[in-house]
Amino acid sequence: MDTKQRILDEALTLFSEKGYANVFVADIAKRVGIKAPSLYKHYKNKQAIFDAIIEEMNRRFLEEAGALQISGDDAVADAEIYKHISEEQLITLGKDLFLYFLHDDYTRRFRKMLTIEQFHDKKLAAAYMKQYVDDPLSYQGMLLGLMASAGVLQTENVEIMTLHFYAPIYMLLTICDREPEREEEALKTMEAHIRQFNKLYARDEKPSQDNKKRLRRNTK
Amino acid sequence: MDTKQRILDEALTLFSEKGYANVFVADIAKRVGIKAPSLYKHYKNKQAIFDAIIEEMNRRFLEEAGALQISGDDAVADAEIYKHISEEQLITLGKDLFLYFLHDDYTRRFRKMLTIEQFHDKKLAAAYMKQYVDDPLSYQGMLLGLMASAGVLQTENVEIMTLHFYAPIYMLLTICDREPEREEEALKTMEAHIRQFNKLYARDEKPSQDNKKRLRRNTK
DNA sequence: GTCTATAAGAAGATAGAC
DNA sequence: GTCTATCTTCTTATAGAC
Repeated sequence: MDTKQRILDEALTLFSEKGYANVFVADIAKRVGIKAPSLYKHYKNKQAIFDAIIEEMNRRFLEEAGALQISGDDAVADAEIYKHISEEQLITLGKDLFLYFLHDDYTRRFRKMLTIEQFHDKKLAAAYMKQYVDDPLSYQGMLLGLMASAGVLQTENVEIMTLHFYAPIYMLLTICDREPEREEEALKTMEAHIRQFNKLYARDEKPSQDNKKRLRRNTK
Repeated sequence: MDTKQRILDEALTLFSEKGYANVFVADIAKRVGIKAPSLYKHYKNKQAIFDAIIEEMNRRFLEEAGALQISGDDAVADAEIYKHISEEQLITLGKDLFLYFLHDDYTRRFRKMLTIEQFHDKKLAAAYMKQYVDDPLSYQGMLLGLMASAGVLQTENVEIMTLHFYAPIYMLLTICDREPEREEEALKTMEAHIRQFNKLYARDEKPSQDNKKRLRRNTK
């Protein structure tokens, strides 16, 4: 990796651990293996390093969203798959999302940095919201919506069902960001959560009154 | 309010908006209406102000927990109440908790400050977790557990049911902390969430297979 | 591109008058 | 307890040699 990129990488690590103001240009330089003044040959000043990190983050987030959208479109095309999704697959879906968010090195450091810096700049708060709240809700809402259409899940309100699926995952994620030693416990809770979610929303063999209503409506 | 307390108050406001490192002693002094050097007659240094805030926070949190514990004990004594709790009361319970967390001036500023500073100090992360994750889960777990015992709600796993109740509230809270203009939307979502929660967990008139099992177990 | 030396300025903290 | 003046330290950033 070239020096210019290594500066971003080390700066991101430090910013995500201590916050922008508590990281000195000399700290970044030291980790890169150069002296502070050398760093100014690569970036105009400290703020420019931060800005470059945010730019890279936005680029990566966009790429990711694009990738999700594509598999999203595939999902629509292959809606058949979702008619027969099993509880185990639903658990895998949740766990994969969770572990990706938790362990992907970039996404983890970006998230921590955004968490620390969010109140300094409205744009950073917005970026956090989009990446960890609105986009996941929208993407998973689409998946769960497909399952509902396919009759695997049943609900009168896909939005709330999606909230019930994702909010516990989000909460467990913020727990692990703060106390990584609780990860194992969190994964177990996550699995229990999804099993329960599946039980609550899966189509009953014996439909209750509400379910009957819904089934009648669906057959129109 | 005396100067010593006003310093804490103004410092908390600033720390919660900009973070410790971005607030200068002169900023705090200015808001109090004195000059920076005068401030050193009240506190040894900047860190001492921060420490005093954390101390006050811990004191208030303990008081609160004590108060909750007392009403908790009352709740156990008056478990009868929870046998006949209505959906509207459940919504009120959730909304009240949410609006208290969101609007109580101290709790809001403490939470924002903890959010910003949590990665600087493990103790702050722990304080956040206790106040906004573990304690609410434990307190609400007790309430919902009572309702389950009373037969108003039914579940095989009170812990996960509590997660399903609280995680959406927690998520909506973090949304409103970052984007206060979404509060109205969040309150509507919250109400829909609790209605759905109630539908999912309320005892059916016609129990499903699982419910029959549970009812048999309960009559032992 | 990297270094040493150093300027420039910001922020925390103290001294001492009132 | 509050002020003005000032010290000290730390940090960013630049100058200029190699």
